[in-house]
Amino acid sequence: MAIEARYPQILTAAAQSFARRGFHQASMREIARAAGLSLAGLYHYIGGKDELLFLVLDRALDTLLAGLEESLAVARTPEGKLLALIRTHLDFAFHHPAELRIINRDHELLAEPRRAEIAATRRSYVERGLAILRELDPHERSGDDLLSATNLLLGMLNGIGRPPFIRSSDDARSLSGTVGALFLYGFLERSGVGDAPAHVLGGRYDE
Amino acid sequence: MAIEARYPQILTAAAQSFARRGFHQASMREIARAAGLSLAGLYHYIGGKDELLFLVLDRALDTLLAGLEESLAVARTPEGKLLALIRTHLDFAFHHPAELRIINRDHELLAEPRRAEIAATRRSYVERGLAILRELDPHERSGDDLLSATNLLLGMLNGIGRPPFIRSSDDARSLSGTVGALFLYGFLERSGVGDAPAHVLGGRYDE
DNA sequence: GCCCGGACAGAACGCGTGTTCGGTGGGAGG
DNA sequence: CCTCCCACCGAACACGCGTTCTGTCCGGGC
Repeated sequence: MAIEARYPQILTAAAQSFARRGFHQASMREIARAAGLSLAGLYHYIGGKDELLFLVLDRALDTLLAGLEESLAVARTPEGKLLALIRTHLDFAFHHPAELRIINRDHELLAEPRRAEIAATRRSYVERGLAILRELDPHERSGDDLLSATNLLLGMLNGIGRPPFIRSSDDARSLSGTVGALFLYGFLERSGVGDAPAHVLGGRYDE
Repeated sequence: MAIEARYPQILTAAAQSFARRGFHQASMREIARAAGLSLAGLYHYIGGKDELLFLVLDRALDTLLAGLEESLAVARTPEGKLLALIRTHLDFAFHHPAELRIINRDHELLAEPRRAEIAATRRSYVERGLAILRELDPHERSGDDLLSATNLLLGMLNGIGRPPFIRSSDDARSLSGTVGALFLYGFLERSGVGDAPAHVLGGRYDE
């Protein structure tokens, strides 16, 4: 085994365990076994369970952000950028389901200095989405409204970006179109709550 | 203390602990203390930690579903029903944030017979949403597509239905309008991926 | 040939956990 | 006044956990 070549398999094994059993229920012994090491051998490479979670999250977010930058680099229109984000996210959901699960569920289990660092990286991902929506926005929405919209979009992606909705790369691609169309129409067309047509959105829903 | 009156405070204490620390990290001792009982005293009322999680989930889902039925009962149009679902969900998110968190994060930690029961209840909630969307759908979408759309909608709601997005009942109300408008426009207007206007959603995003 | 450091492994430690067991007090029924 | 039962508690048990200590092996520099 080449030097340092253990890290990828350790992080992969950890990601699988964390995703399947949850961070606190996953055991170091199980991760060590899956990585082909003894328990003490695992501790030769990492400082502790907390650091292991950090490394998994850090690598996953790096991959996600790198993928986004790459997609964004070739996108020319604001609409293209939005679709690039959606595709990147759904692609990541398909190729790294365990990592996405950990990002969404376990990121706040980290102890404090590391938690803040991951939160910052995570935030930069949201900011990227927010910037795209700002470019796209025909209504000059406030920053708060745009942040809400960004979380609406990311919520959609996380709501659908997991089994059994994505079973293939093609699913990810076609779902990207569906999500992009659905979100974009709503985002571009609506002019605000109060201005929505009454038959669609009266203040009361018992009409 | 009146007979049986301990249950509400036990379930509330458990919900708070589960939500804040996660199911496995929350301890029976902490829950007992928060409920004003000793550890053994807590076990006088419930059979174990697993049952406690089940009771919390069961009560929360009952509340959520009951609220939905109540809102749906006075809604007359399909659009009104959709908005009723959105409002109910966001209202629940505001009034019972701990319970919603547990529903979304910890429902799969249950052991098997109970897990299936909760999953069924949960599914009936999704089915409710799916039925509403079917009524609303102008495109005769397939069941799979409608299920995807339902999860898109619920994903949005869960993406935004948590701090810091909902800080008041009014926030929940106005966000309902925003979400309703955004989703409805997208859902009603788009006719399908392939049919979307090219300037919005070309098959490629590098145009 | 020697040794030295890095890559591991076996076994143990201490701790927190869910759960249980044997009690105890006090109010209701006779 | 006695008894029974129900709500409840203190203390303990067994277990799994993260972590660490003490090695052992082995390939490469001198």
